[in-house]
Amino acid sequence: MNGSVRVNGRVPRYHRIAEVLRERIHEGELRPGARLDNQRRLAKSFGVTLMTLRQALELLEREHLISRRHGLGTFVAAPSIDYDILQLRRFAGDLQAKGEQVTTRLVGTKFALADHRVSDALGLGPGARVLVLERLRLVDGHPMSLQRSFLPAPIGEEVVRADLARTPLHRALEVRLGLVVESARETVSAVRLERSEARELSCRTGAPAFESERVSYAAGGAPVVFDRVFIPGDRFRITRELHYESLQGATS
Amino acid sequence: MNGSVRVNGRVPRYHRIAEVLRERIHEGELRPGARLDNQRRLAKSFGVTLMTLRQALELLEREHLISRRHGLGTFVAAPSIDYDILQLRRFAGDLQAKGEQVTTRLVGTKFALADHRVSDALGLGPGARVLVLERLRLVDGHPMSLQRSFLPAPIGEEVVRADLARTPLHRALEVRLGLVVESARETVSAVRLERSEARELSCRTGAPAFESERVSYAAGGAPVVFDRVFIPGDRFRITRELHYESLQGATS
DNA sequence: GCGCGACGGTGTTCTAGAACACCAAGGGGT
DNA sequence: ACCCCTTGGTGTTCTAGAACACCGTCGCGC
Repeated sequence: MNGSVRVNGRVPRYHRIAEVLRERIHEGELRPGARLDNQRRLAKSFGVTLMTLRQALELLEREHLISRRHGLGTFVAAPSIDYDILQLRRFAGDLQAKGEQVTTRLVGTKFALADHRVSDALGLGPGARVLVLERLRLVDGHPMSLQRSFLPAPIGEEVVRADLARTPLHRALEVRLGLVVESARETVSAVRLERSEARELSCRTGAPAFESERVSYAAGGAPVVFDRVFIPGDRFRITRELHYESLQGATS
Repeated sequence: MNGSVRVNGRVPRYHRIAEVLRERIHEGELRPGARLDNQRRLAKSFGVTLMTLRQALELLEREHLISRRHGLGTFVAAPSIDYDILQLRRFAGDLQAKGEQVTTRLVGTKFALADHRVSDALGLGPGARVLVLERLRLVDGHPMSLQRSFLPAPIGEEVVRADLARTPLHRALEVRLGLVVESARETVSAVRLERSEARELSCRTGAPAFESERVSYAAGGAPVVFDRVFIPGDRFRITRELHYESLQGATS
């Protein structure tokens, strides 16, 4: 979430200020709906100019942590809520461009220790070993999305024997292990690209992007793979073609 | 797209500057990938301070029209490309919250003249009459999305006889006209809320939001309804549950 | 031939202050 | 009772300039 890793170690003042305010909000010192002190006083209390303070607020507003209202004040935003969208399928990572050449490049495969998010999602203990697959989707040779897939080590060891540069992952899972993905859970959010992802996607560090995190489950309900996909927000608009073979509880 | 309608008619300098640059880009005077003049010179040429110019660039960067690179320059971004996402279904407007109460409020129905986008989408002549349905989706009583549906007048006149406050639109279409939506095309983008939408959704004017525009087609391929849905970007994250009854050409 | 450090160009952060725009509420006039 | 308009508080826009950080490249030294 922090986004900008500085090479020089020097963090702009307004980032630090934003960090402090962020903490006050998360710690509950400032409750949702509460009004912050006014900008001039805040600026003075941080020993900084109004303009500088405003840059900090700008950051927080973009993160939807606060909401500024001309003539009224600055307020802590309502907490985030997750909403389900009915009947949505494969959002990211599985893209098809109109008429253009879509290719997948296997950037790398390695075994590593799972971080919290990954091991939670896969139902593994903390620090479990996982196979990490990094793939780049290219459209017309231009990078379009970066997909990192994490598989539990036992599954990974079998899968990695396949020629993953040529074989789609789901195919390798099916052929080698008889695993068919039956359901999945995905979370889509907007993030800023870190240095490493930005480099792969040839974007600026900190560029806005969609991040899709997906856990896929096999028939028995066992988690098979955790995917994290980044799609730079620039130069992309999303259009979709929908076909309703059977439209169930539609509220439209 | 302009976003902020000023009551006072006074438009901030940096908005005007952004507008000028926007035009230069759209007119092709500045081609994608081209480097803009440097900030100091641009500022001078607009007779404005560096800080002010930067605010204009900030706007353009958020619109993904330009890309600033520290130490390198400011560049015109690559043109937007539409990408299809395979197998995606009902994104917006058809939402389901975990455990919370989802209700729909019919805000209003009226006949009006279609704007360009609407008449194009529905394959009508310019300035054709359409029925406009405005509905608000509420979660736990809090507004979550605003949906405006546009139907060609002939269809609208039939549909409007139903008790739309209680009957889902797709139901009215099926019962009264035998129309079943078979396919649709949807475009999702990020926009800033205009005054009217913001008011309905009780957000700030200019707040960031998803905008989903969808054309739905009946079995014969005739366009039936054009939907435009706004979902404020704040306090929402999207999670999805997927079930693959038959997974076809998956590239994963 | 190769590495590395200085340099020029470019974006970024920050100051100190002034003037303006927006909003809610209170006070006065009708 | 009602409406308007003034007033105080708050966010917003803008100035003029200084110092800093990042990037590619060129040239020096090995």
